[in-house]
Amino acid sequence: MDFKLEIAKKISGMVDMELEKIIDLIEIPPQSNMGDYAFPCFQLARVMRKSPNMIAKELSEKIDKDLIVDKAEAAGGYLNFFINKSEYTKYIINDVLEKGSAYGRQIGNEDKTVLVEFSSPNIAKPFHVGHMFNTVIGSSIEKVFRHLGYKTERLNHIGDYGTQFGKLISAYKRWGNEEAIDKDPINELLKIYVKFHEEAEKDEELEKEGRMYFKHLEKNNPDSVAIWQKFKDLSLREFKKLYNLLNIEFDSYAGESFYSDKMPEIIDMLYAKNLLVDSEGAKIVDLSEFNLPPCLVIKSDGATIYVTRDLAAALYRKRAYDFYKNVYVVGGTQTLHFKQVFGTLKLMGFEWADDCEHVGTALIKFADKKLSTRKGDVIFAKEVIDEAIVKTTEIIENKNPNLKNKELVAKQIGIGAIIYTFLKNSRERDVVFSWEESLSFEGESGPYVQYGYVRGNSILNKAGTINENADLSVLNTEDEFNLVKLLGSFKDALKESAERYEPFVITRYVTDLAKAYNKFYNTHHILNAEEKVKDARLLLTKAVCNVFKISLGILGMETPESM
RNA sequence: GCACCUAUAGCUCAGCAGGAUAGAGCAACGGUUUCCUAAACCGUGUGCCGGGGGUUCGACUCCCUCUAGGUGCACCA
Repeated sequence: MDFKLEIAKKISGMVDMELEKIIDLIEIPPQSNMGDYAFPCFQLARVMRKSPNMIAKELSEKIDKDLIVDKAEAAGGYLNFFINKSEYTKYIINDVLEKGSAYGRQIGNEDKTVLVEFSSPNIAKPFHVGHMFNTVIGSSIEKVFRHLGYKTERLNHIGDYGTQFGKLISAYKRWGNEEAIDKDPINELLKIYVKFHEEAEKDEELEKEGRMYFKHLEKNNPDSVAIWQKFKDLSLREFKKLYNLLNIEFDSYAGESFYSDKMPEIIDMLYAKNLLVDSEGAKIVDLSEFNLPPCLVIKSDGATIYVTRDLAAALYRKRAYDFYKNVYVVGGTQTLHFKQVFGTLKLMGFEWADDCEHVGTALIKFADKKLSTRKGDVIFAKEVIDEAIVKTTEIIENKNPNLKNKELVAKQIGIGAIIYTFLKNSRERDVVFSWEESLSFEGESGPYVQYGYVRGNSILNKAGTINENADLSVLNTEDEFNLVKLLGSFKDALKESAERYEPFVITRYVTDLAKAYNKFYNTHHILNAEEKVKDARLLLTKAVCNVFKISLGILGMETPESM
């Protein structure tokens, strides 16, 4: 039973307005003492030629008390509904417990596939905090859609193609040290890559050599391909260590090189549709009808460019997955690039271009130069994770030295703290990285939310078996009802998070849940309450823990058993 | 030069398909532990919502303009 819908039906029986429209208008009052749902009458005022206050007043008199609504009051043009708390409480808690881990799932999405491209690091380059930010956001977006019941595919569009790899092969042949590379592949490869650039300034031959090796690569020269493949394997091995720490998996690592042999077809199609225009020796697609600058598809030397690969990749994905949505979680600096790619696809006649979505992520910046220059001018993801775990371990030693599984819990909390910081605010707002902020353990933070779960979990464990048939009507305090309302609004949070591709909606939601549960916990006894109340509060706690687990899971955070 | 984004409390940020007194956390100060983990809870204060116009019964929210900051603008990805 959907209480909002039932209320909308009541209203629609009294006024001349579409049910859909009414549902749309119904809102939740800013203060709980004003009611649980509110219907603004301002729009009706025009057609009914009466003041909103009058309309609200008249409507309120026609609403009778029943199982849904306790009473309806008019207040300043709003018709405020106070729902039947006891019925609502029963309905929500039972719903959460019945659905279990599937609570919040939408039906009807089973056959729709949502592709989410995220992370996409370049091989042989360090994985820094910026990559981690994008990875954590992309992963959470995918989990939101998965929880809503969509089929999803996690795509890691690895950067493994381009002249840079010719240069790297050249550098490897000159200065590559097997042992060092095996020990610390990415840093060692980066080192010889940097050396290549230094040497190239003195010796022009090097640049030529680099381009030559890239040509070899393109022509599938076995020697060059083998070296490139080695770089790729080593890099992926390192990346996967991080993904493991973050509990993130991918369904595909098909990167740029994978699409290189799929470019000729897209180029042929562009020619066939007369979309390619000569401009300064290059081939471009005119996008003036979308008010966009032209899109360069083929360079003046005849070579392709990353736009070409993205076009080929999009078509490939449509054929391979027949996606419902094709989501690119990529830095916001590439907004124009994606507009051009989607615009070009549209001109090619692919209507599904409208199903492609660029979801921009913010830049991670550094305010404190000292910190950013630690190891060059980046901070590695691994450093941040290690630092967080160390800090958590210290706190555990300090607060709970007898804790079991300290190492595991330190990892769950430390990594959770970082993820929380990354998913706390809107994804497009630039982040000035600070250790203090990332490793925040107080107030609205990862550990705060996990602590809320741990408290509930601990109580459930102590209770042992709980009475599944407890009478929930004894839950009649305000603190309890606030929790119930939050449980009920989980679906709204999920929906909004998906519509906006914004994990922070879930972060805020679960933080509110933690606040409400902590307050409830502090104010009322659970195990020490009288039998009937205890049973009901245990069921409430169980439902809350279930939603904690689902929400934190969507964010990519773990739920420690204790902390 | 053109395009897009951002501007809300001392700091970091929510709120913006227009609506009821603009909200959190941090920081500051004060309080809570014979009681299920105090990584918790409670209380106190703060705002020309960047400036100026306009639309509207009503604007932090929509439109125009100015200012400040950021990003992008063809042969890197």
